[in-house]
Amino acid sequence: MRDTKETRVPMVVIKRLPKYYRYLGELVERKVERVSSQTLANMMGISASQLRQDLNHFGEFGQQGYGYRVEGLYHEIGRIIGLEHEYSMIIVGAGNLGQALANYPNFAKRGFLLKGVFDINPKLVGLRLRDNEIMDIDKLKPFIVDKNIDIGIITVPKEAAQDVADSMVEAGIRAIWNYAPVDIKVPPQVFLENEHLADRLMVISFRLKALGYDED
Amino acid sequence: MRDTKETRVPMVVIKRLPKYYRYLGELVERKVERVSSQTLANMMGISASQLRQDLNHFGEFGQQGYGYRVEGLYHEIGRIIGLEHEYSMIIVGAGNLGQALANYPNFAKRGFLLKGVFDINPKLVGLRLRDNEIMDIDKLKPFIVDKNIDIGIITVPKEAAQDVADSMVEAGIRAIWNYAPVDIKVPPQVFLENEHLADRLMVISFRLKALGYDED
DNA sequence: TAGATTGTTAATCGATTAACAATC
DNA sequence: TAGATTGTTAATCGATTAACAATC
Repeated sequence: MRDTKETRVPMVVIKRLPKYYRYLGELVERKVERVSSQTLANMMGISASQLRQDLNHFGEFGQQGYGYRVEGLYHEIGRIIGLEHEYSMIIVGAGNLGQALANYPNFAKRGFLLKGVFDINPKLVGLRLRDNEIMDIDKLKPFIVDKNIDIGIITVPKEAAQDVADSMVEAGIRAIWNYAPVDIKVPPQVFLENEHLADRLMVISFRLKALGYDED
Repeated sequence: MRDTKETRVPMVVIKRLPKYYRYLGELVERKVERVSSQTLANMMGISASQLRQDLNHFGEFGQQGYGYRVEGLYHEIGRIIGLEHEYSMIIVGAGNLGQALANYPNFAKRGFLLKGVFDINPKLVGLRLRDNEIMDIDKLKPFIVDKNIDIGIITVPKEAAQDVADSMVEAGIRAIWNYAPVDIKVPPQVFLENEHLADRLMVISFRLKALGYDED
């Protein structure tokens, strides 16, 4: 029962965890008490087999003949994702996108706390952004070290992205979420997520003009 | 030569096309003339086999013993993605994220033209956002019909997202890019991309606390 | 020509689906 | 108890990697 094996979880499974969490959260809100793999999988547009196979990477959460207790499974998935931790974040680049992310309410709700915002532009330095004053980029490295920042979000132009990433890495950041439209390079111990917004539009473009393609 | 087969291209291949385009664009800028599958694959962190296999879905672009002409391949990939077309877009939801996307410069550069921005908040309606005046949401459907809008971006709160999507679909939109943190439902002829920002952070969370995992 | 590198077929690996005994 | 549904093993499907003949 709930043995938490978790050895070698494929990335493709990890990426589905937030989706499970989202749908279970919806059921919790609707005060649904139990759900079968079949029902939940139908809601999500996946197969019941896949759902049970996925959960199987982490332990046994259900009950034969009954299904899963919604509330219980919701919290288990949250725990597996690591949402009982709090993580500290910074944003480098206080342009439109940086400001939008700084004001995005769903991050704090999940325990991702914004601790600072940085920019190179002296006109922006000193301005307030919600709870944060925009700081000069030369304060970046000591800030990461002092405050023990976990996650760095990069929203600077692509020319500056690699330098910013390098500073973050030198200061000991643990993960980087990059919005600049280049693939930055980081050492293997730093976890990197690239968010290339224009790439998504290009997939849409391909599909809009496409003659033959597979479903997602 | 350049036969453009393109029958049943797997989604996983389509998603790699923008990355090829990005790296080839970089080589074009650096005035590199030729590149082998081996060299390009190394730059991108994939295998040469995969690169050649991917290109093979679309035709023959290289030359034995020589490799690929950078400029030519760059334009071929652009053509495959569909970047010679122009697409018209609208944004619904003029909050922080909607404004940031409206001001994002890389979209227009690739032929994705923002034609209008909508919001339900009367305080925002009438304000200018770059070249666009924010319109009332009740103008949404006729606007899509009249201007023949291809792509709708949703940046409204999650409670409103499905309604907005329904209106877009009724007006005949072809693709939806959803930033609200719910999975909206659309009929199969409408192409849907969900961008759940918090989901990415949860993957980071899992990885930060994870004991064992696979590489991406 | 000889060397390099493609396009493509075959082999391997991994992920999804099917099936079913175990059991609540 | 009988019916439902899990956890898990086996079968299938699809994607990646390896290998190599074709050829520039």
